[in-house]
Amino acid sequence: MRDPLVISAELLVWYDRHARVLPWRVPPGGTGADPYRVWLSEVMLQQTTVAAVKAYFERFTLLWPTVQDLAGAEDAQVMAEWAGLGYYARARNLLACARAVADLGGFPATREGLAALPGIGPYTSAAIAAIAFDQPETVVDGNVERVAARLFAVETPLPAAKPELTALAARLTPPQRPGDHAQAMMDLGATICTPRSPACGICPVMAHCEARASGIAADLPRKAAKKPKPLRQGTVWIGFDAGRVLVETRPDKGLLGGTLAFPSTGWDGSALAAPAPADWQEIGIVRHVFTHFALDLAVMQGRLTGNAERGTLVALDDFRPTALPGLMRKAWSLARPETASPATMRHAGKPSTNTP
DNA sequence: TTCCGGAAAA
DNA sequence: TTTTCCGGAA
Repeated sequence: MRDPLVISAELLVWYDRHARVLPWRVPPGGTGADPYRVWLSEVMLQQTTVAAVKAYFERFTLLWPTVQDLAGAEDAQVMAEWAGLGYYARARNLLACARAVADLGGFPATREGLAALPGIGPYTSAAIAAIAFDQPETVVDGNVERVAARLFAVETPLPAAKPELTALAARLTPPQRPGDHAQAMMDLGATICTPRSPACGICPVMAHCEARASGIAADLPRKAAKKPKPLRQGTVWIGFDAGRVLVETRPDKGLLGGTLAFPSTGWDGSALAAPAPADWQEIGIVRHVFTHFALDLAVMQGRLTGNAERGTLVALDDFRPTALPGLMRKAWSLARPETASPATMRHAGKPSTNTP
């Protein structure tokens, strides 16, 4: 690396003109970014695109303008508002973190202090420290890894290359405007130094890029071979009873932890029984892909003929499919509440209420 | 269909 | 250190 300060200076000149305008951002050169908004946006942006986050960010900040407001929210409402964003452990950690920050009287202003909070790891702690508190921390996300791998032609495959890329990115971090530098690196990666077909011709630091000089920019960063995903199967039951539908809240730990769901089997063929007696009929199969496996889920629909052993019946008028994670929304899209077998098919004398 | 992307638990 | 956690875009 010839002169890191020249590279960062040229990057900041570009950022001053081309910074993305985002709801949680202060313009280039600005100060006073709200740590709450920076934190909330960064947690939402973990493993999630800017486009997907925008609407959720607006909704959360409308409902809960301050971290104290969020700390006082009901768990179920936060989970319902997060539904559809994925990686639901983030939502549970978000609430735990808000309550910890409220107890502390505000956000810690250092990377170390921030990293001690739930859901805040190396990336998010550095990002909040740099962007909200102007600390000279190095922020390394997927964009920064890619930019550094190309600028310095790092051939080591990820994730083994991570420490090397972090060290190179640290040398690039300037003592002045570290927050803008971090956001400039990420904007460069998101808009120009993209994973496929990078726009090297308009890159503000192309003169310094070793990968471009060797013609291998689009091939970096290299990645370790990924292992194939197994296909698993399971069954989900959507039960109706007198204008109500049977749902449950999944256990906090594990897949889709803490989300609203229809009762289902485990995902490895574990032979769990139906949650209630009913005239179950298969109405289709939905396929859903998780990080490390794909799932074919058989969807059963039926009208209850007895008490449910799992779940709670909620009125269809109060049932909001948007509170479901993607997998359960797919299953729900197959259901036909109005054509579920009519009440006249039910056993006479069976109670229509039940308590789990 | 493949690729992309942070934190926590194991 | 490896594995477990989703949904959107290319």
